[in-house]
Amino acid sequence: MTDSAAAVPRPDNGSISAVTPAGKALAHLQATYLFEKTLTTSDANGQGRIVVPKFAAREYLPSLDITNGVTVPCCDSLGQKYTLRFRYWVNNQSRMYLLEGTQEAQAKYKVQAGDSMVFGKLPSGLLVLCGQHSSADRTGLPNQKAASKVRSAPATGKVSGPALSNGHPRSAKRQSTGTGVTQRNAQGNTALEPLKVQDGVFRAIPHGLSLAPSTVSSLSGVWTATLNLAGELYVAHFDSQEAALEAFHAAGAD
DNA sequence: AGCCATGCACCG
DNA sequence: CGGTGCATGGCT
Repeated sequence: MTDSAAAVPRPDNGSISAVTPAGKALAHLQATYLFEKTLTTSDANGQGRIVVPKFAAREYLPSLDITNGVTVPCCDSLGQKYTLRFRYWVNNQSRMYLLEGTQEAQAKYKVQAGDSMVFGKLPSGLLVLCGQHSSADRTGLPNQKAASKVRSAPATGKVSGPALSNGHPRSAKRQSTGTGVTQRNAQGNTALEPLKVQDGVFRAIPHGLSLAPSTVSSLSGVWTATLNLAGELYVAHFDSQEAALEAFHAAGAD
């Protein structure tokens, strides 16, 4: 077993697996796990260009018609916003997808070749990313080949059967073609379609970070109130700051 | 055959 | 000289 295998034919659940730090961070934000890309040397060479595996690109990112690409609003697990650019290159008879403008995030999480970037989707539909430091594999040195040695993350491939339309039943093996992607998806809700979840209902976050403070913040027009009540985390989304604050205070936070 | 990492040419 | 986009080669 090389490793996990995104091809595990066993549908468990469609939600986030909060087994990794990144997973927990995403869970805290009530984000849906999208996919994870293990950074290659090319991805981490400082240019901020990350090659996005075709499957992930077509499945989770906006459809692209023009090579110029589109800008994709994004934030990291700590709330910082980024404006990424999703585009493609014509390659052979196909396309090669890239996500540009990730250098800042890479630097922030201090990820390098061999580490990975986990992508998720907030309830609002906003793309969220989180750096995932690979465990101390490269004892020796982060040489180029370091990345080649690293396998994809053990993100417990839980695939909820139906979502894999375009089917990409390959497991992540080698780094070359196998790519370091791990993908899984909640049943129907694919891509970045703006889900309307600003219902103002506080939901408990099972694996919420205990260190998360009670806050009210906004991301792309969606206001989020996070409550840390005696260690239990609750999150609710609103359309306006007013609504968020009102509920926030009504819930006893300050 | 398809996919992707990366080298590299070209353009600013 | 650095960045962008392309073309090639390695691998599955």
